[in-house]
Amino acid sequence: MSRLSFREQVLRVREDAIVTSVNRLLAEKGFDLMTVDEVAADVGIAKASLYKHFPSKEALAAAAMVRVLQRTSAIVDQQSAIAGISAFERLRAVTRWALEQQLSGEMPSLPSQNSSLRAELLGNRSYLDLLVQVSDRLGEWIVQAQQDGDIDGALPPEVVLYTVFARACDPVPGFLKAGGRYTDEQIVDWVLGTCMNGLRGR
Amino acid sequence: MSRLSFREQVLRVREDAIVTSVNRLLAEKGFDLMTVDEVAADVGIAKASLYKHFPSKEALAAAAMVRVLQRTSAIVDQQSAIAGISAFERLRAVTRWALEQQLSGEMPSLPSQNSSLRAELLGNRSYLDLLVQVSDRLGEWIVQAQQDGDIDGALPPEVVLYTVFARACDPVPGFLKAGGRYTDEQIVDWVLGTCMNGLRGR
DNA sequence: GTCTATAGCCAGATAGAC
DNA sequence: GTCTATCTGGCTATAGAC
Repeated sequence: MSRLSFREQVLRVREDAIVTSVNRLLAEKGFDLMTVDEVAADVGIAKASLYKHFPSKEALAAAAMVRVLQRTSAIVDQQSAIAGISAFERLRAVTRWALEQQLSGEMPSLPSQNSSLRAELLGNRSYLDLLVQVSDRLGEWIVQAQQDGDIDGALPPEVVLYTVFARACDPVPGFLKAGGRYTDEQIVDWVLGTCMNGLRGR
Repeated sequence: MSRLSFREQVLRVREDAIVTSVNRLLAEKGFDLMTVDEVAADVGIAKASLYKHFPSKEALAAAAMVRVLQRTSAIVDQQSAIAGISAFERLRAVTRWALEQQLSGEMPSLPSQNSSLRAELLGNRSYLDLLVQVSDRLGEWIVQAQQDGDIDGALPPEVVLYTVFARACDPVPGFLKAGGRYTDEQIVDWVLGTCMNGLRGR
């Protein structure tokens, strides 16, 4: 790890605070309804200062996605390090984490239709590398789980991967939470259960 | 059925064309990225004329949602009329229809966070009545399917209902279709299968 | 009811002093 | 790098002639 000058450390901390705000606002309101003014106000700096750190609203969103993927990658590492559990159980654990993140308002979700946003993400090396890395590692677990008979072997691994990814932006947990009748733990258990059971064959 | 004057018929046809355009654009780009100018251009009339029919962009979206619910209600009727099939099979058929609608670009999806849109929908009697009607009828099937042992009895019916509704805006079919490697029928079968299997107990 | 033209507003982005 | 003040474009909605 390289030494950073004091100035660089301050910069890091500030940008980290910005990404934290963006992350929360993206989870709360989504990309289109989030305004750069709000982000600036939330961080406590002027909008023009924000633009010294990130060149566009899209870049802010991309930074938030990169951080989420970094955290996801860390969770994947963590599950890989646990001995004596099946690939299916590892996959379940990562999916559970994603659902918990979403319920606690820390999972940003972006509209897949926005083209300027797509362009930004497709031009972001860090984002693409992390996405491929996480996808590959989850893909290995999926194939293994199919060999173990825990996931329906007739499903293309791609379908399983997307199904798991989609839990991170599933509207069901949010609706159930809004109803106020169930605990977060119940919600996670039900949604996770229906998801993972659906992947097993019959 | 009441006789309509010629003028009223022309009005109906025009408004129907408007709703058709809105429906397609909502499915394609979502509410925030859809502009009223686009809708007017797509219908082939001036924007000001559009505002003579519908008082706001939100009202346009609400009209599209009302039509979708009317069609859903018709599908529910149709399934109710079929003799000799289980409640679970009826529920599966309606869910399949929703997935097919989505894949063919005819299922509008609205952001649940937009507050002005929420207000419009909550103030729309037709929308609310249809939503309750459809929910109640699906709810009966769900309870029946649980009694039949086809759906896990430990799941609150509300969870099952939301899970089924959520398939109408699931991003997975769109991603698989964008990949271009599978037919629409395969995609529907896989997504429907993982969804319905997930609702069964173990 | 349809059009052209425009008002009014809001949000993303920037200029320029410090 | 931070600020205040401002520019700019695009979008919803409306005025007013026909």
